[in-house]
Amino acid sequence: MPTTTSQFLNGVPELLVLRLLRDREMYGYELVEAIRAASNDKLTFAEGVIYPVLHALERDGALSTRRQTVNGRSRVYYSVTPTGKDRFDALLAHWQRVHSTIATIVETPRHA
Amino acid sequence: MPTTTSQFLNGVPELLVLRLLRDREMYGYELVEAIRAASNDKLTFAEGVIYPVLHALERDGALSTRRQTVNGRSRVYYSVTPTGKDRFDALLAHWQRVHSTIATIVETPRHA
DNA sequence: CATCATACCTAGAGACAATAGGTAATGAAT
DNA sequence: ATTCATTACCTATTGTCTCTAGGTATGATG
Repeated sequence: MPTTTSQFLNGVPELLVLRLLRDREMYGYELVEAIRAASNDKLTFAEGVIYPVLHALERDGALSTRRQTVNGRSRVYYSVTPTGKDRFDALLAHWQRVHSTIATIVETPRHA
Repeated sequence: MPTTTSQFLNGVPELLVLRLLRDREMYGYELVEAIRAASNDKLTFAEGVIYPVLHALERDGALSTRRQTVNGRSRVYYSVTPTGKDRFDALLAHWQRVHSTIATIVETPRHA
């Protein structure tokens, strides 16, 4: 039985994919560049990371697809379904809870 | 060649271990309880997670050990070395950079 | 005397991400 | 013409961690 998101982190590629696609549909290759750009090159997820995430999210009904050929090159556009929106909200809430817990521990001086 | 910390997260058990030991030396079993307590039961890392982390950090020179027997039970006390302090600083900085990058992306509305 | 709490430990599985490929078309450069 | 870079898709394998599930042993409690 899968644990979904280990105990806390991981699922960051998924979080970013859902976040960016929430604003507008994109195709995989575009997303890879978009994440790099949105993070000012601080985060780079190669295609080998992003494509499997897209496929998994589509399989789970979080994303829907639309195929289009542009300049002889075929693109697969992904957009977020209602299920996907819920999934994003849950992921984000989880991420924020975990982060604040860790931040508190790290910043709190211990007794004695 | 090992990547140390994937690209961003993971290494949270390590981060917390170093953080708590920075304040005072502790033995493994104690640490497990301390993390649970410090997080108000929101985070639990079982012994099977913590012990391997301790061993790896010791192997890397980030922790030093001291053995002591109390009430017939033998304890291994860990404390942070200068190397360990550096490692914690680096881990924390990395964690914070990544988090702020992700937070920015998540919170930033995209153009059109 | 059995059970629980303390205290140590490791092996194996499972979940990701990361690397390293591979296909194919277009367009620019030589 | 042909090579190379870019666009655009894809998957299989590896690697790194976390997690579960055990196992040992002592001391305290009922």
